[in-house]
Amino acid sequence: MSEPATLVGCPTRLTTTLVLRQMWITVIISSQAEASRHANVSHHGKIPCRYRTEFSCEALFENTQEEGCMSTVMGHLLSIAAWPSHARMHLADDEGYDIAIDRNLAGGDIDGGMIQDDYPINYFDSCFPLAKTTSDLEEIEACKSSFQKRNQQLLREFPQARRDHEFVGLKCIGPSPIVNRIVTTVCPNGSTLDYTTAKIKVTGHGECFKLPIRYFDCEVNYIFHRLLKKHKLLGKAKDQICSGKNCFQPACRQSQLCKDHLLAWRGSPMEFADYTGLRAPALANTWVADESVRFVFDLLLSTQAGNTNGSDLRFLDLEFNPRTKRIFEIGMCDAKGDLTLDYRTRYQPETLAIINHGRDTKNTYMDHAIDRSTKGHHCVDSRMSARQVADRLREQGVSPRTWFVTWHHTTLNLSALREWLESEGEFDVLPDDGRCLPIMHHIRRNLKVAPGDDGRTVPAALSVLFPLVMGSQHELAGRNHHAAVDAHRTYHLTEVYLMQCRRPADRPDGWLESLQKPEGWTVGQQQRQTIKSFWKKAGRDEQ
DNA sequence: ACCTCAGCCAATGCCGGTCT
DNA sequence: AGACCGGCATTGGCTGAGGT
Repeated sequence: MSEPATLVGCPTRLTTTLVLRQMWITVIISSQAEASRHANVSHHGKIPCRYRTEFSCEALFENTQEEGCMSTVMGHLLSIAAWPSHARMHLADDEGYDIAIDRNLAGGDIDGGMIQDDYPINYFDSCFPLAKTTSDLEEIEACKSSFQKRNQQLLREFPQARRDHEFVGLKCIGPSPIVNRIVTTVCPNGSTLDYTTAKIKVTGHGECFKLPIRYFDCEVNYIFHRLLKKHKLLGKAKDQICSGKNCFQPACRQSQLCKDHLLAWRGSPMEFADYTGLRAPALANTWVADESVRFVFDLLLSTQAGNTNGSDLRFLDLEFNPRTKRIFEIGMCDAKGDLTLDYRTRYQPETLAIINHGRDTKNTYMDHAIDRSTKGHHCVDSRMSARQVADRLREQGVSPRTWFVTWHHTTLNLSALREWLESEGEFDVLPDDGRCLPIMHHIRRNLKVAPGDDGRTVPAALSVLFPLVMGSQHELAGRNHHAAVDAHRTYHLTEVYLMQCRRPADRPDGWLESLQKPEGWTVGQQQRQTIKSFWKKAGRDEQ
């Protein structure tokens, strides 16, 4: 019989023969010396961690003492998914009590640590309005203290959470991103994660409480690191001097700029000009559409041909606060691109009071910002109540049978509008979410299929994609965050999508050029189209 | 008869992009 | 800021081919 060298470390299959059963029993009850002899053969003279198979732990030891494994696991070499489970095994065995760990981190079904009460998703936000993550250098300390206040409030309300998580003993994995499953910078303070050092994460409609993988300071530094990387501001040398003009101050943190220049930096807007080289590859292929999109295409063509009721299809966009679902502006157009709705909203005081209940100034900042932005638009009527909007929709024939297309990743636009109308007593005006097609992802999928030479693809942001496809001289290019304009641009891109799905031979000559140029626009006309023609078609003059 | 390995698939988690 | 989605990488389970 050969030496069962692989059985100790990798007992994956138990033989059914009596002989091998006896051999296994022999191995299991064998002395430590025998185990060491096996390890010497298979693991370069060292003993593998006994949880090697379960948690892919690659740690090796000189003897069977596993204290060293703890420090290896805590923040150095294992994958994020593996190390908490691994630590759990060690702690549970060594300390003799059962420990519950965040299911997300543990990667398995662990019953503890879960709070089953069914709370609505916004419940925690309304209870703990102070807890905001920030990348603002001046607000990091305030941010930390708001995390702690929020944790305390949560623990008072859910003592169960304290019992489940408090003594887990997990270590922070440090401020740097994980690279190839390896933590590249150890936490400078070696902090332990608990409810005084880390922000409790509440997920799944308040069903689950989790501990994050970084403590406060490392979390903030990690967010900051990601922002620097995103804006290409990461410094190369550790002790870099600010790269600002005539500035010799030391660079702040890991950036290229000193603190003053960082605070003054206002970001670089995403320019569609950066992507002009990707236009040709993006439009070179024939795009594909799934069943839901093809249905909308058929409806669009049928409505344009007059074979279907004109109210069967609408393109919708809102300016609204997704946190409160308060709507500030509604834009809608039909299958021929004619504007059918372009209103700012007027809420009943009772509805507004419900929305604003329990919200402080900081929490309503978003509302003020959107309100200020939409005030600059010239809508058909300055303000319309839910009743007036509902009446106008009914007059136009919009009903629960109407289909909607939005430039979004969910059906949130339609549901927010429907909920506002219903909250003010207007029922059976709009359909349920099943009749809404968020078309952005469908188009993005087609863009991803055709990367440029440098591997990049066109972003699906309306502010980039629209001028790229329709031309920067188009009357609607560059006019972002106006509901009526965005609804109309969604209509245009849906038309482009429809044509792109046809074989090149089946597309009319000059189809794209005709979409790019408004009626009456000539090739020789060099001046940029103004928004005036758009409002003129919409039935009013620009103000 | 068993082990190792590669390939496939589903589940999971991180990350970037997008919306308001 | 926060929610959500898709892309991508990783992981684990399963299966079959090939080697011992």
